Amino acid sequence: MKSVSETPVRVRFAPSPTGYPHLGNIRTALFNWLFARHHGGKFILRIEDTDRARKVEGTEEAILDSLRWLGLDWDEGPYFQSQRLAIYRDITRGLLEKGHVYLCYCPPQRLETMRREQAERREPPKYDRQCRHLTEQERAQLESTGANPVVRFRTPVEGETTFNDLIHGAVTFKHDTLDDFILLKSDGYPTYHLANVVDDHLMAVSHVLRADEWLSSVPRHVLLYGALNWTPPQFAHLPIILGPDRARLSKRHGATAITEYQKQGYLPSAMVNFLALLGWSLDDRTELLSIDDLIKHFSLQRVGKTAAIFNRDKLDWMNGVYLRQLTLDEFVQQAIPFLDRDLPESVERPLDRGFVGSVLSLVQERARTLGEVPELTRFFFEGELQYDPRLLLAGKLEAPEAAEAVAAGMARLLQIQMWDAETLEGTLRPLATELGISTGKLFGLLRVALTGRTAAPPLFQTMMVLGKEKCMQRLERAAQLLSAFSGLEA
RNA sequence: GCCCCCAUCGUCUAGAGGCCUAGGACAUCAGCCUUUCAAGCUGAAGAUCAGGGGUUCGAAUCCCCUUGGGGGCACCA
Repeated sequence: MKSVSETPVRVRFAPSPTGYPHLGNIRTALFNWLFARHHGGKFILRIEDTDRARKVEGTEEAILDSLRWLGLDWDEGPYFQSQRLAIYRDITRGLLEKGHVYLCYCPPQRLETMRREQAERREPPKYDRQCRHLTEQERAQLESTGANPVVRFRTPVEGETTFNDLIHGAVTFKHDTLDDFILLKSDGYPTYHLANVVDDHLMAVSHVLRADEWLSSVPRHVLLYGALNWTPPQFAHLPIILGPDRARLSKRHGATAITEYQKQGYLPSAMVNFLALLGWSLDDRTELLSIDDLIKHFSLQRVGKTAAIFNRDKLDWMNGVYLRQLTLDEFVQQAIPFLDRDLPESVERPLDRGFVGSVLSLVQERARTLGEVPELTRFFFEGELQYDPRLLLAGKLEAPEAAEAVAAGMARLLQIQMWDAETLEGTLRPLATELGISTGKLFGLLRVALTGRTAAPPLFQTMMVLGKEKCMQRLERAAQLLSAFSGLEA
């Protein structure tokens, strides 16, 4: 399982705090983490906070929370690029001395105009290199105006750059399709290209696993590595994850922040399993894999090239599978915060753990997310039920007939000593025969009376958990509702 | 507009020239089980492997073109 390569495996997850991490971001983190763990290497966390304007408050914490939630622990970091400005500046100075970069004084307005004109002429938008050939005099002149220059890379005009991507194979870009990109902004902060290359090198990153959208900036990075006389890491560009509309994942897709899934009651284990299968597969049949399985089997060779659409239905199914695999104790543990949060306010807190356990044992195999649990179990906790009385006749019984059945049931139930599922069934099943209605109809009627709905856990177990008192109250209430019906019809 | 990437059931995917009359999973439909709902089991439907040319005795698999989709081309990452 261990890699035999000379250099130790060191990978990083390098998000920017400009938005809340979504499925795609986290899938990238997961693949990096799995790769590191599989090879016994290091997983480094680096926050790329070099854009002061776009920084969004709270996103750094969200990134850490998301990783922690899924158990993607990091071995180093988080490093913050905003704290490493001196490093980028020093390196830029060295590049300047060697003539690999130059100072550019073009004001943003000029660049904008230039790009607009290029668009009109249907030319690719590229910096026209005006400052690349400045004479000493011109430079001094511009310098004296007090303008803060940016630093641009002197991209070779001719030739091409080819690199080998671990997933895509050889990829070639001609240099004349590139322009002189900016390394250092006028505010002294580095751009992604500079900071990324410098840090990956300084942090001895061996493999860069990141989303496909970066593929086209690799030639710039390779050129930079060359200018710095550094050996580039290995690159692997992962397929991106698309929304249901085939567009890139974005805010428009609703629950995009990964923490939303946590709030909706998905388990980290299910999330990890699901995410791992978005772009990676073990074979032609395995769907369910534990974290250990994933670490054991993960390999870049089995990462696909095609963008994947995130399929919520399958996530729901998988989460249900993981929910059912929990012991009852674990399920209770996981579900309680959701009950606390979403059960009606009228339900008294704190919830009785023993009672919650009995309730949850009846819905564990019925829930696909923990978020559904409160709604699934609400009637166990509530006092008087609110429901449409017509549901009582959903079994196609006439109102008088139904009223009679409920009354007979109550009379019978009053007499029994034990209140367990077996006794209840033994009491009520014969009653159906005596009343001359099918068990289905009788049980359906009682189900509505006791739960307020037509779909609920098995009747006798439900009654047992509900307890005799509550059951009798609800039957009484149903009887009243039914008599009101009969009155109407009369 | 230019550059790059990608292309197997609705969706996630298996497939690295003959094992493919293209396999699995989710979703869908039907049956079984059954007091309802789930779960479970069984089965069905669903892909002319984007289209067209090659290469080869043989192509989903290799090459080319077309089409489609995606990404990039910022003092954003």
